[in-house]
Amino acid sequence: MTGDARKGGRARNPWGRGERLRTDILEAAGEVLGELGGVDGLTLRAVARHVGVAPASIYAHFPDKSALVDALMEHGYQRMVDLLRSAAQDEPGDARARLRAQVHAVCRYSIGHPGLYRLIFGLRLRRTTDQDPRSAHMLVSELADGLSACERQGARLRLSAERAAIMLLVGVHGWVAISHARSDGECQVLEFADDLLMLVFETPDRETP
Amino acid sequence: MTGDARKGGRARNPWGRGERLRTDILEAAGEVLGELGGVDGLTLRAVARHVGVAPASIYAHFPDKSALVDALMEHGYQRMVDLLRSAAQDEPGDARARLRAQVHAVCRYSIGHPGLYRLIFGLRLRRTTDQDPRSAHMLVSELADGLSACERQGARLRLSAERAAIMLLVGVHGWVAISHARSDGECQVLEFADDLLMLVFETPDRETP
DNA sequence: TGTACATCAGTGAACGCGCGTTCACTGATGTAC
DNA sequence: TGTACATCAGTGAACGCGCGTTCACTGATGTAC
Repeated sequence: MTGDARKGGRARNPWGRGERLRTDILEAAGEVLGELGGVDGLTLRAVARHVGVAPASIYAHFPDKSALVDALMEHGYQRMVDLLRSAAQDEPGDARARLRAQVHAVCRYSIGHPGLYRLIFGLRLRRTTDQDPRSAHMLVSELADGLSACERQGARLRLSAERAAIMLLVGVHGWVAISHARSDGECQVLEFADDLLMLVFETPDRETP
Repeated sequence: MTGDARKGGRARNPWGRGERLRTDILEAAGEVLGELGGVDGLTLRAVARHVGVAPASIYAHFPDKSALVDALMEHGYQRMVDLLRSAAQDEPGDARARLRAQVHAVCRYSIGHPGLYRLIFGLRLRRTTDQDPRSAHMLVSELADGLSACERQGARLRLSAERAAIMLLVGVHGWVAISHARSDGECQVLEFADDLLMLVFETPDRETP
């Protein structure tokens, strides 16, 4: 069923309203991307099928495939920025509540628009379960052991060992995810990791000031 | 030059040593993946070109493409777990130094083996600069503003506003990156975000205990 | 030692497929006179 | 009002390409007798 043409095709836009198809294509591309691993799997033909239009019709609105992907990316970023701004306006008084609303907006965006989110953050989907030996779970428990050892040596954590382990792994991963896309950023990963380590503990490490 | 066959091809393995090609293929696949956006762009023909072998030769060692990708993923995870364990052994006494060595090992892995890292963490490469309107920079400054506002209202941060903003964005992104791959995890994103918010401040928010 | 045969590592050409893209077109709706 | 023409939204068939995969094969190295 996935990626099928919509039932009954679609009505042609009225005279002078041809631009509507552009929006339809962008939305369809976002949806198709949501059911897909990543952009590399996105095809113009699948998008056209989803809209209910001939593949050639896309070329009236986008010069080629990469232009469509570019437009989609800009669309995704703009929506996210808009979301952040409107989240800030919902909580005019309390700065901390405002910040929390913004962070939650990012979360909700990632859930509600998986295709766009993954596109702008360069993410590829791969389904796993915790039983899958190819899941991050084994890495989490590896780090959680290390954190528990710290606790036994007297260090105090601000979260449970398991949650702190997830925080470390996930934070570093997020950093790498973003810095991989930049030419200069890779050397800062270790600094970021140290910041993150500092955060999960109550007090800074004496030996790594 | 990228993805070209190696100069002069490659010598055939001696009798009884055919298994060597399997390793060569896995290594080549990892390297090809490092120069690529993601697995969807990986082709058996590119891997074969990189090894210096005919595409058909791959089928003596892997039944099909997905089996090669599976093997590559298992290879990647195993190397990462090994790395975590050996990092732990380097620092037998101090638990906190041991933990730090492990976290740094993850960082170094991501830098040294970008292809495998991105494969196992479901990451896709997209090059950007900070000037690119399609970069995460605008999101960072959006959040940094919110954090500065908190400081002006008397809240104390454990990092600078900008570093804290990156931490928030990147941490949430990391969590989403991992939970997107799981069927159940998405609802926990908000909890994780609250944990992260708590961490960047000196004291917990009174209104969100 | 020679020789017939088995086993091995790897090849080259071909297949069918879905892709991005092009191009001449169709039929409906508006506009000039 | 009628009619010729321009403009519009969108189509269908075709192209060349690189892909995953198959299959009969080649030539070197080992082994049985």
